[in-house]
Amino acid sequence: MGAIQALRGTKDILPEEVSYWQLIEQTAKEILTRAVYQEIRPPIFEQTDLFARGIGEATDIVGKEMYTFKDRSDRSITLRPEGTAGVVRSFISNNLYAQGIQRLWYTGAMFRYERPQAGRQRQFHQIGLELLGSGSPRADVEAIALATEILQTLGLKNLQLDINSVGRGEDRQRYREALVKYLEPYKSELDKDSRDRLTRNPLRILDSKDKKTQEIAQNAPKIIDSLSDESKKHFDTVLQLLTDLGISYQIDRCLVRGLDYYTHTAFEIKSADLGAQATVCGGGRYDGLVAELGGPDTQAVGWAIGMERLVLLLQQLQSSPVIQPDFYLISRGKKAEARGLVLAQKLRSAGFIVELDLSGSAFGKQFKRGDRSGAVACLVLGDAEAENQTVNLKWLASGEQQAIGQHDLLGMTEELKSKICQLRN
RNA sequence: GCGAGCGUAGCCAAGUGGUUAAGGCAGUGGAUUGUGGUUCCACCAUUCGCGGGUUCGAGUCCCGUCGUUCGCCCCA
Repeated sequence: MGAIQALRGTKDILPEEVSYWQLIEQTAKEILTRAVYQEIRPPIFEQTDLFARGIGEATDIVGKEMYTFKDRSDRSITLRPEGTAGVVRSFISNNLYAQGIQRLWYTGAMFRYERPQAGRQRQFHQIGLELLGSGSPRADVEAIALATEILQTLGLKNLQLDINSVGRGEDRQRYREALVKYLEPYKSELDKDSRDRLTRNPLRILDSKDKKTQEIAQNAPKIIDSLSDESKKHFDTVLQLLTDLGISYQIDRCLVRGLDYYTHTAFEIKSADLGAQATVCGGGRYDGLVAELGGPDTQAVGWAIGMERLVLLLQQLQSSPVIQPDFYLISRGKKAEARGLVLAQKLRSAGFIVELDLSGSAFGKQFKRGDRSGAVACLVLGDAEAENQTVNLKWLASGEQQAIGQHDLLGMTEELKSKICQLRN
């Protein structure tokens, strides 16, 4: 058959699932707005070079996961694999730095060519936050606190905040040398991927899940020892402020994130209720990125939350809210059906949720559907009602019904609302 | 990119090489041509993701392909 399937790693988010997405978006927006963050919407594709320079040529994302193609004018274009680079580019392009500290958030689709798995797709979605223009540890903590608040407000449990400091560029360089020097003699004992990383991206070896490599990494020099006093102080202050806020954390000396731009603070929030892809939120400080991309020296922090993973967790927690109408409008006969449509529209304008039965089938069938719809009451319009301008209002729970003038019904909205509200509880 | 499992209706599924592809939920129509929540009846897969092969015979075995799940890798 010729039916077209959705591409691998993409999926349709159907109405039942959309309600979770809306809940997340709404919650995040409220919380971020209270902290005076504003939404920004950069394009979904950019020059390939932006990501290559921003994320780092040596990273897996740039090396093998980007959706890159030539457009009709032979420009190299890439679908954004993450949100930060685009926001930073926009920050520079629009001279936003001239207006002081920028508190920004975004949401939307990201694209990475990876093998799909639970909580991982090729088109996936993030909500992200970027706080540009402050190097204060309070900025790090504000960002982390907001992520935590969003996740908590959504009711998530079993979360853990892992945090580490990867220092500044110079610290990292120094550490990188020390690490390579330590690992070099063990080269033959490392797993294959780690051997490859030794020259390309040695810090990531610390993350390896290979048992032997982990053993070796155990005694490797720690990044903390390569940190400058200033970096150490920054990290200690961040930890202190987290404690002041009552946010618990776990220091993870091996936490090294896969994007090159991180400096100082790096953190991840993981859930125990997901599979292998357990990180719900990841982020950190990126003091060098704005300058790297051609902007003025600007210190910044940010994070991104994975929407799909959050939806997965929310689905474990609560069933999807279903829209239940206040009124289910039943009509039969040409005149009544026409009148019913008008009445439904008027009731909706008055703030009621009204489902209109379009079937034209027998009253009995329409009532059955009305009952299943979860409506509080049915409104019945037949030939008789159409003739004398009334409507039959039947409360489904009690079965009692009364004939009301169509005009009168619209005049008693407050009364109806409070009755519906009362019957719902 | 690598390894393993899975793929029967909108959903949950039975089916283990023998010909009419169980059953349940949902849906539609009727019993009930103006009154629901129970019940009863009928309808709802010329076909088992797709393509090819083995066989007298394939949903069942083989190969390929697509999708999916779990893990590696990576990350949100």
